[in-house]
Amino acid sequence: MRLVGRPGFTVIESIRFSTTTLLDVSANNQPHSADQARSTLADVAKKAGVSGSTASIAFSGVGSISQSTRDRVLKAAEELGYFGPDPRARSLRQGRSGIVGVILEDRVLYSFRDPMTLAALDGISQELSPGGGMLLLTSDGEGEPSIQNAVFDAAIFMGCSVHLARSIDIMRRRNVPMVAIEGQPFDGVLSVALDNFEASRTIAQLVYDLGHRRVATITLPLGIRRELQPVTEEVVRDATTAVSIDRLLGAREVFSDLGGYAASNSSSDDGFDAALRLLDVAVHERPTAIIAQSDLLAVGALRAAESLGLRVPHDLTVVGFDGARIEGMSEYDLTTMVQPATEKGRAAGRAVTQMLEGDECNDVAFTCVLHVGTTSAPPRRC
Amino acid sequence: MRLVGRPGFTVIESIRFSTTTLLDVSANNQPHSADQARSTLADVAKKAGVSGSTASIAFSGVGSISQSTRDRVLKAAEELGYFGPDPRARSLRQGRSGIVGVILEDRVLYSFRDPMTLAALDGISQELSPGGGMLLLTSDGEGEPSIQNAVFDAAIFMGCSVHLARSIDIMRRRNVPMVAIEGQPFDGVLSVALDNFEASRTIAQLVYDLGHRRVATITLPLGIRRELQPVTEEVVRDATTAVSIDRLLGAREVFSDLGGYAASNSSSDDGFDAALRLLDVAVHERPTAIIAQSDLLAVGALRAAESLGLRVPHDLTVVGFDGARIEGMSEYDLTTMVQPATEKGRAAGRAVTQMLEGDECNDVAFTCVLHVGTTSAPPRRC
DNA sequence: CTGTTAGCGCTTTCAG
DNA sequence: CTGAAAGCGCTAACAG
Repeated sequence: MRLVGRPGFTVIESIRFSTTTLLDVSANNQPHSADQARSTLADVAKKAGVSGSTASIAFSGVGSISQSTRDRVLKAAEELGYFGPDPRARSLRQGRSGIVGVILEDRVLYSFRDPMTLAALDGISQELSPGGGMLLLTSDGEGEPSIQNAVFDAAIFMGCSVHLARSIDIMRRRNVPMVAIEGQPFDGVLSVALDNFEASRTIAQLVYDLGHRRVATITLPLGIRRELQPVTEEVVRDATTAVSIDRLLGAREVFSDLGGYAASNSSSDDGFDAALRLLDVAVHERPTAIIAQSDLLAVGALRAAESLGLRVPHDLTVVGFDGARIEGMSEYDLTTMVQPATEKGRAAGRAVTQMLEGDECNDVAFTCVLHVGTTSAPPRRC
Repeated sequence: MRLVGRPGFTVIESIRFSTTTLLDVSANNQPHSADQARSTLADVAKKAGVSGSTASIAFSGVGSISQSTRDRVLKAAEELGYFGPDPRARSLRQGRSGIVGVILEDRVLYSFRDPMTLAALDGISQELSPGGGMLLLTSDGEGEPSIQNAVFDAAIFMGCSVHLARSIDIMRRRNVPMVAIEGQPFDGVLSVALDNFEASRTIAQLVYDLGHRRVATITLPLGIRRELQPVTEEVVRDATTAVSIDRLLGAREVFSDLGGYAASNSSSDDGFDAALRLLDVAVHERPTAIIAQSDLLAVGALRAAESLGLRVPHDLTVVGFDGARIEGMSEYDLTTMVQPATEKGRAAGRAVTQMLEGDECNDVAFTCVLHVGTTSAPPRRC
């Protein structure tokens, strides 16, 4: 589906915002100005004629208080326009904010486009305590300080690589529980792992057993430079993304010198571009099978094959990784390794919750399951 | 693409976590226990032989300090294993946490499945100040307390309906800047709007002008009960979702008694289900056109048409809404209203940033652009 | 059941 | 350039 044209936009005059309202807001930004608008629990207590601690109890419900006193406090609060304790102060006092930091490897943009990441995020959110929220942070190298300054009680890394070492060190010293989903092993970071290496070997073995010998791969981004590039030994050596490396090395257990292209991202468009490079060559050089490191990449490869007039699996075998449900792929049933993406997130969410409660936690490892679809077949005899 | 089997999982013994480490963590959970591990800025200052304020400057960089003093402080910190100020304390003192709360209407799960929501989230994240994060919160009716207790400086509502009135009230009193993307108008909440009503009328008019008179709609969820249901007047009356209502009423400007089904979510599967109900009837009762309130729903309708052997646009016209790029739709070029989803997010992000800086802000309104594709045509003569 | 007392850990005037 | 003092707003012991 192609779309044309860019929608325009218009700024309209606000009819609901009085200037006064806006000035109030800005006045609030002058730190420590005499701000009459905001009243504190102490004010409420005074007005209700009780002590601060009693007023606190009236709101938090922790501890016992007579109905009449509570009513008096609540009434005073109402009159002062006070609506409950300031979360910032509470979090300092209690040493708890209720926030779990989720550190994304990529720009939010890319993470959101990856169905596996989304599934994991969904899993995490399912397991967080009801009042808790997920604070999305990115670790774009530059982002370290944001990790160090952000308010959260526990951290979940969506894949964590070496450049996070310092942040991890700091978190560890602060006794902040940490969980990494498919990250490199790190001391003090609980690991939620996937058998990327094994699974990749399994599916490569399937391709091998079908009889393919001229095989190429399309990998997930391998390093910091997210651009379409050939998988050279240099690139492999400098790679930082554990997942991509594991999947590559797993496949190389079967095809020892497996090469191909590293995609700039896990999207079908990037898979398309990479596949074109692999397929748009002389017939006798063209691979008879493509091992893609994600289903999105595989879908791109399928499209590229179509565009070159190649039929799958007759002329080309394509296998993926993930087991993503991809809209519009109804004509193909992709051969792939199905991973429990949501479960990974749930396990991570459960782990941080438990660790915050002081319980002990063990590492968790998930395994993928091979799904043989209709995109894989023996190579055609030439 | 169908997938079979559920991957298994295994719990393995941790080899990297010593029991000691885990006990440290749990020890930390006993509030106010003598926790020697965590040292404070005051400790560092004492050790370095400087005052707390000087130590603070050494870390924050605000204010002037001699190189030698700074080094001394940093060295002391290093020795104590102190790695920078506690964000919680800082946020209390400064009255700023750097966090922007994003309140999702739905479970995180559903929000993540909707491309328009994701685009908006991406837009927001682009505009937040570098160190800032997005705190994802859900407002599942029950979730009000979480909004009230969470730590954030500004709030962005992804559509906000009446049941948030109380939370909004509280935020307003706390002088927390608020922005609503496509929400109902609320006093003190800056609005980032989309011309849902107008746009919907526009595309309905297109359908009318093509000659269609037997037309049905598939709406986004209309109320709290997210289930496939006929669009009855009762349902419309009780509807809470502004976007769905606006789009429905816009279309009804053209087809005054437009009916159909309310989907349980914006997904192609839900669109499929709804479309089947509409299409799997006697020929003379079958609508000649379907107006879907989202592209995902429209895609489902296309699939349903296919499954019934109807050809689009020959036997059925399908129009959508959003202008989503949907993977695998290459065979169709959907007629739809293209909305600037990422821009909406950016506008919201920019607005909160400005408001936090004390600047004045106006409401913003975006407009959709009609894209005429290949899924719309005059009805076939019977 | 309620009040008193002490901070949570940090930053920010304001003097020196 | 550095130090002393004063809280940010709240909660949790511990007495009464």
